[in-house]
Amino acid sequence: MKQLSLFVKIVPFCLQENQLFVLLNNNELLKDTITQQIPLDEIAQQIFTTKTKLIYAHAYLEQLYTHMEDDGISVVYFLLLPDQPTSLPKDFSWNQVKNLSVNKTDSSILDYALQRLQWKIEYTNVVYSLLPETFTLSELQDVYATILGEQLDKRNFRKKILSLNFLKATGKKRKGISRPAELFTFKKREPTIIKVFS
Amino acid sequence: MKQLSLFVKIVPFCLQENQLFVLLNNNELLKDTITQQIPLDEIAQQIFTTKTKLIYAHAYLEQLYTHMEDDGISVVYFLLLPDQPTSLPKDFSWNQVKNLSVNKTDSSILDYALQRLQWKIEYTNVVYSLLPETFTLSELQDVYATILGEQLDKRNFRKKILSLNFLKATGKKRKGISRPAELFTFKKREPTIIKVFS
DNA sequence: CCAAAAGTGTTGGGGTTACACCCATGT
DNA sequence: ACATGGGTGTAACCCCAACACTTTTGG
Repeated sequence: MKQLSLFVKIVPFCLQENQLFVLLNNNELLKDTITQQIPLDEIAQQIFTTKTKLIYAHAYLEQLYTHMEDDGISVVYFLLLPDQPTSLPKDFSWNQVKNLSVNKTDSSILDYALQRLQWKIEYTNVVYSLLPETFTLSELQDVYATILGEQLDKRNFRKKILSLNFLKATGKKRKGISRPAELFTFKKREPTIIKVFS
Repeated sequence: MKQLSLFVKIVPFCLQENQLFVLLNNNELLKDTITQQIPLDEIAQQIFTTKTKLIYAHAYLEQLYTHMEDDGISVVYFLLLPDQPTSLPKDFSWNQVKNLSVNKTDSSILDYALQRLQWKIEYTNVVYSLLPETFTLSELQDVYATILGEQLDKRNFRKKILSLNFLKATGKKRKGISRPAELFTFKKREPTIIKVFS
């Protein structure tokens, strides 16, 4: 029989204006063949960097699952990025996850990736990868609300997040149209298991 | 470069006398190459059945993760079985998970598989795959205690389990050395998400 | 002074934990 | 009658959810 091909497929997520976006290549998930015998995480990072020419310091990469597709086996990863870079190679575009029309395989991968992301932010600190260096508690709350797709109570959110003790107040303020907000950073930008919600 | 090989590796768990066992082949995890273009779950099932000649009605199979090994890429599964069959093909043996000496790769796979199993029984009903058709609540409690590696309070365990409403009393009793115990079955032997422990 | 978003406490209910004795059977 | 494991209830506590007003700034 014909030799099976082996791919890594990547679901790159980011947030912009309280909407979840995914990076697509020609309206499909980013995908490339595996050719080197190095850890799969490294292969996934290489493929992303090579194809998109984008470099991030604190992106979060996680393997989702592996499955048989029409043209071979794909090891699927999702990737969390802190912002939408302005310049992208040809054929790449950020797409709002809601109302997305992609092929059936990629669509079910996206559904699952979103579910895993929802689970993940509820018991780890990996949201750090979706946020800039400093941010306000309201911004952080918006990130959670966007990903979970539900409203969150401001007071309860603050109590919970601060009690988990993985944020650090900077003492600086974000000025805006209204009362300035305290700016926070993450104590550590490394994946840590921490029960965020019940 | 040389074409990478593709494997499925399986971690078959079962319980016997309140101890967790794993099935090994020549002191290594069961492993075989992927040759057909069918869903990976089916490949894993086929490999298990072909190699061990064992057939189960309600085994639970779940993909763990995929990683690069020395001789190629392995897609790793764990499998939950209801008992230790008496006759096994040559070179297969059940080994107690505690105090196991296997190679480093398999050892870390086993650690992770156990952790996933611990998580899994806390929010799903998949323990059904480790139990016979009928069982007492004490037996079920022993299964949880064994996998989680901790004692559980009898009254609280019963309240919790019964409130989840996935068991059905049969009305029959298990006779033994002492007072007969009510026998239960699972309403459904299909994976269902249900928060079992906090 | 008005608009806008930041920031802050309390209370009630639900769920979890801790805990000890009686019951049904076999020997 | 005794040994063995089966079976049962309650009280304290903690955590979570619900909820509204004051504060600080810019315009």
